[in-house]
Amino acid sequence: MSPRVGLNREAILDAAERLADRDGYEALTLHAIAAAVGVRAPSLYHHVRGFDAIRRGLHLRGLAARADAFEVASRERDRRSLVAACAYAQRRAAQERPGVYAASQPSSHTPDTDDELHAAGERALGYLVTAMGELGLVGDDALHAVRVFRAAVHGFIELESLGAFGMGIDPDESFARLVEVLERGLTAAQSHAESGDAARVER
Amino acid sequence: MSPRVGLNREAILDAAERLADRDGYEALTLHAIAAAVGVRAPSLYHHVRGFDAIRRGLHLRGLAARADAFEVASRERDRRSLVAACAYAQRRAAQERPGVYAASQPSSHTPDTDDELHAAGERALGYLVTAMGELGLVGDDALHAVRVFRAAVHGFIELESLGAFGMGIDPDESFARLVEVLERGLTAAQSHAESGDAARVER
DNA sequence: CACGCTTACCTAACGATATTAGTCTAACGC
DNA sequence: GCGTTAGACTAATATCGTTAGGTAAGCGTG
Repeated sequence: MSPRVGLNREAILDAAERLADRDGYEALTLHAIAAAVGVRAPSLYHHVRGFDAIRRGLHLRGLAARADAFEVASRERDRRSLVAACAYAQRRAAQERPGVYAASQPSSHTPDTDDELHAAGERALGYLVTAMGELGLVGDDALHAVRVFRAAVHGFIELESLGAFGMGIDPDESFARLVEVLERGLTAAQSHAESGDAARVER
Repeated sequence: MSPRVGLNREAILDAAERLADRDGYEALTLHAIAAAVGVRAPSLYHHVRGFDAIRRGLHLRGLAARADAFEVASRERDRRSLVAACAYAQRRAAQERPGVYAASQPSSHTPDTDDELHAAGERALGYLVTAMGELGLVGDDALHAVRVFRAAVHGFIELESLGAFGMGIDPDESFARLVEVLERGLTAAQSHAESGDAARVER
């Protein structure tokens, strides 16, 4: 069955996503991906530059998935604030596709200058900035608030998935409290907008 | 210079900490540690069970360091709330010893049943529960609040260290906002303490 | 229809990784 | 002073990612 298996970059990334979701993004390996698509590891290099390129592909897909989740959450939110809708959407996405979510975070292999990656992240960020606007936050206030949101939601997802929370009390309830803390804490946060400039360029 | 270098477990962990702080916890390697203590990699096995044991040792030290940081922060806090003092203490510890901080988080190699590890984590947790008490949170409310705190503070530290924030606005200011969001958001959080039981056992 | 070229697979091999086995020597206890 | 042994070494294995080189299928062109 050797030659002409009909492989391509998309199929490789699909398999990598499936493996990452099943066995964990950390455990992802070139050999495993190759085996999943019915080929030997070196053959993947005809379609992909290397393991880093696969990681980058998954990173891109993960960012796009988060932006998509924010987009439908912002459109279909019922009653809830945009902030709450986005928070729940991000956690749901992480639960449904843990490997893709893990890949969506930068890591030590991620270069800091990658325009495509940056753009994908920026798209997701846009929905968060809009959500902050609903709370009355604009300019730098909104950008600080987005950082607070990202830190809290990502931190929760990560600690939960690492089993750092232990058992005993309901994590869903904890997350609900986190969302309320964000809403309440961010809403009143105009106190020290000591700078009047509307918005600097970076998130 | 071969035999009798005067090696022991503590010296190995010290070197591992130094390397993790300098090059990143992810980049830590047995060979690097061995070279740092002036020995070949297999020789480390006479003092340590293996790489996992080194990771566990660093994990333990990282948890102890955080508990220590919480302890002095709680004792020396001036004006600030205990919550704010602990938050700033954790971030400072992470900035001063990034490798030790990274090791303090559980990872895929961390077994979920390790009494010593659990006890070390519990000590740090104690200070946070006390801090929540200052905000009027007890029982399950305090435990949920501790999760919110850990998620937000750890999430911020991680995103910042990964360079996920980009430049443009001051991260110190963002962290100050995060602390205020925690204080404000958690203080009013008695709304739905629908359960009256004081405290279940798990964090 | 045949020939050749490109493409996509393969095996072999390399350097790094953690780890195990086996050797050798120096230092400590009697 | 001498034997035992702890503590170092080299050699070797399995699993990583990666590169080089070989082989054959399928397509295009004469």
